[in-house]
Amino acid sequence: MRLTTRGRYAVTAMLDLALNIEKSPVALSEIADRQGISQSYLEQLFSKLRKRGLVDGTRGPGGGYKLGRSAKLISVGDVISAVNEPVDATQCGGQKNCRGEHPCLTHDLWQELSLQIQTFLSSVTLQQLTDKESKNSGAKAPLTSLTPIHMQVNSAIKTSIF
Amino acid sequence: MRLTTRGRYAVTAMLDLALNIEKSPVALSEIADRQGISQSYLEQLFSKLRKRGLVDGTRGPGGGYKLGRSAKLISVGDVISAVNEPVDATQCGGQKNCRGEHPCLTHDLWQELSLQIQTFLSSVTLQQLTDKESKNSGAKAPLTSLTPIHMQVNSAIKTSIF
DNA sequence: TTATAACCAAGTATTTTAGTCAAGAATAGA
DNA sequence: TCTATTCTTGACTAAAATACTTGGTTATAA
Repeated sequence: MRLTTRGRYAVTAMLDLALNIEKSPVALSEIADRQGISQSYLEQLFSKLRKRGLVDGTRGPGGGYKLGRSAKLISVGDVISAVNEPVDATQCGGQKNCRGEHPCLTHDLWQELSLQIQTFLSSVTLQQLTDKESKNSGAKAPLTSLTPIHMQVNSAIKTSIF
Repeated sequence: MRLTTRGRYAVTAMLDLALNIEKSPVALSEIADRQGISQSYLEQLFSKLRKRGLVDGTRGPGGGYKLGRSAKLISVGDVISAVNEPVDATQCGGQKNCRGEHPCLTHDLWQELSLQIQTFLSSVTLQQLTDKESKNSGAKAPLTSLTPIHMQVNSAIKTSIF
């Protein structure tokens, strides 16, 4: 699981799509304009998103992109992993040249952590993010207002997993 | 919050340090050897880790690095953010050129998500990872055996936050 | 038929990553 | 004191990923 500005672009664009669901399909030029991302770069990202079935494109005038399935069923993890090449993680493939004591062990630990991050990102959907927005749009409360709850639950994870 | 192989190197090296706590300080050459990372590259990473107080270095023969504080008090988030440059995230700094409808909104949503990831990574300590190892070292159970529990808790987050 | 917009492929500039090289400073042990 | 060891620092380079450009082609609504 890699996490760079590339993934941010993809998630941002998908959120833009989810927020403009009523006027779908949405043209890439609009997204590029709104989010300040190069259109051709977006095209490349959307090519990968399309191959994963995360978006559907319709050509011609009035065409554009819409979500491939309900925002409820698209996770942030889906989007991020769609635009990133898979990474191999360990340099020793299986468990070949591990003569030392803790070499491959640390790799396993990293892999475990990586899996946890992946699981976490797969548990957050686009719908949840946009819902949170509409909840706060009336009130002036910051988006981060729910964070304390999150931290509570997170510490629950902490004690129950380890 | 960025997550690349650079962060993996740093976390891996810190785990190596935590696992070899009994023979500390540990020389960089050993870590480089065990983990298959260039020593000079590790030197650069450890320079940043040292500036954050995550490691202490002692020179001379028999010298090396040891954890700057208890493994209980060092989170994966600490390590990863130490070796990465902070990223600005939005292209419109404050909220200047946001004339469209949902432009900065998506940025806020991303920032919120980013915060959640950060919080998650800050809730996992080196100690927890190494503890998990020693628990499983006797039995042949894979490290991922606890994942289902994690997923359960994660879905608990899902329903309670959103 | 024409304008629109998805699709596609190749190439380029920039940035980041990963690594090398070379030197210096502290220190344990001979 | 001398020496080997190891951290510490800086500059420089190669490779990879990222972000973007250019120039097309296809499909389709009007």
